[in-house]
Amino acid sequence: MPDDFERPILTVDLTLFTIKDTRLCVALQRRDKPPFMGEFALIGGYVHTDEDADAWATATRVLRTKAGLEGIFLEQLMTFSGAARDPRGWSASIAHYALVPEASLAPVLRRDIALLPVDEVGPLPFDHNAIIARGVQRLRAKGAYSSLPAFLLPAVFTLPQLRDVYEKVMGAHLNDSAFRRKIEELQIIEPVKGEFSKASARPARLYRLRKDALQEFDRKL
Amino acid sequence: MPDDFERPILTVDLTLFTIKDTRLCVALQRRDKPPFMGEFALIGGYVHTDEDADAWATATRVLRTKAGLEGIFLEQLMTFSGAARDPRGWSASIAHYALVPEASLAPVLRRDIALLPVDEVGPLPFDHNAIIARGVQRLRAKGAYSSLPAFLLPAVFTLPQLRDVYEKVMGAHLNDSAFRRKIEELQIIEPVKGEFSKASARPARLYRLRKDALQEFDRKL
DNA sequence: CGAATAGTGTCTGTGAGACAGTATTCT
DNA sequence: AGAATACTGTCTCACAGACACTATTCG
Repeated sequence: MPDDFERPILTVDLTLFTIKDTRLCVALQRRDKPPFMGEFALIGGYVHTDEDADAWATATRVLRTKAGLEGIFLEQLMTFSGAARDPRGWSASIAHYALVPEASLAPVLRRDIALLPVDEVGPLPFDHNAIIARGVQRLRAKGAYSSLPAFLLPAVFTLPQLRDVYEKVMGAHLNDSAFRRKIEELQIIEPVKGEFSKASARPARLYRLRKDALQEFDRKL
Repeated sequence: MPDDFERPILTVDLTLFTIKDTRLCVALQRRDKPPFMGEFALIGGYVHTDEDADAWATATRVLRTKAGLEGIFLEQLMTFSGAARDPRGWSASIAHYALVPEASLAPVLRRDIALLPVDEVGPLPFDHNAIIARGVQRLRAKGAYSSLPAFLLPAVFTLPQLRDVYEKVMGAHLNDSAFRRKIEELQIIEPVKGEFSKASARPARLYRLRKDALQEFDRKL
């Protein structure tokens, strides 16, 4: 199809969330190419039409090659587009968000990646501040009625840890006994043999998610 | 930036919903260009990088020029992409969904547009069936905790009409008195002077939305 | 033993479903 | 008057928050 207008640039940007020092953080990477070379921005890259089957493939490839991460939670957020958002011309960025436990991130933190609390991110290139804001909004909203926040924890965790991460994500205090009741009824998690002695006065039972995939609930937590 | 791969095709596709004969329907338009010329598909078009400020501008332009509609509810759904979804090559479609009252649609139904109940849509070109499925899913989910379904009604409507449209969208029966209580408490609507005699045994009060924009609630309806 | 954190039991208020009952119009 | 639809009032049950209480470990 010969078009009478130039085809746009198509990229994928990733909002990679983790909990660090009890705060919700986003990963930023120093850009190694113009424009904005050397500045911190979201991890992202071009869609390679010759090798990526679709935008999901682009996202996982970028996550693997630029952050050394694989098999973590990843979902499409929304697409940011326009003539003005990128000095190279009309562009669209299919933004995704990813969740990773801090422990999985430690080994790859050499690659010019910094973790910043989401409420302390300064001005970024492109419309990356808007993308992060949307990512946080989605995370908060979806966290209230799904197992989303659990993907910020390691595979095995305690109930207090799970409650903590829900509180971090939702930015609200959760009633302890009510939280336990609901988690119990919703059958999101199952116990693991063994106890958890370190890190608290009384050892806590260990659990894991019953399903690998995201689960959504009817009611709110 | 000279890339070593071809830039993708970028389009916008619209899932235009309305209620017709008490059923949730989607608008399909006969394609006037290849590929799939002459077949019914979602209303859509290329992003014109020389005239559209962003994808939202593309969506409103397509809605105006191909369906003759302006000022109706429109929101981005998600982006469908890949090498295989379009015979012209690697493409991305920024899918949107729009809601329109049937009355507003009547004058523009000459333009090769058909309305099909969402559960009776046959196989469509590209991945348009998947796009519609996603649109319906979003509409149902968001309808449960927002004023979304009201955008399928004319500006002035009765409470029974509002309840009906919520039931259509959510595909579930709603308790009448509970619905009225919640709508009342949420202050979504305000009464309009005048009565509604036609169309029911006892005239019903008329209401309009208190805000033009979409409102989200904490609880479900 | 006391501090600290994990986990349980119980009371109470609120909101939603069910449904009966009242109001208004038409034939 | 009776049918049909709009609207209102009330009962009850379930669930979420509050909070007191018990349990287990450590120093």
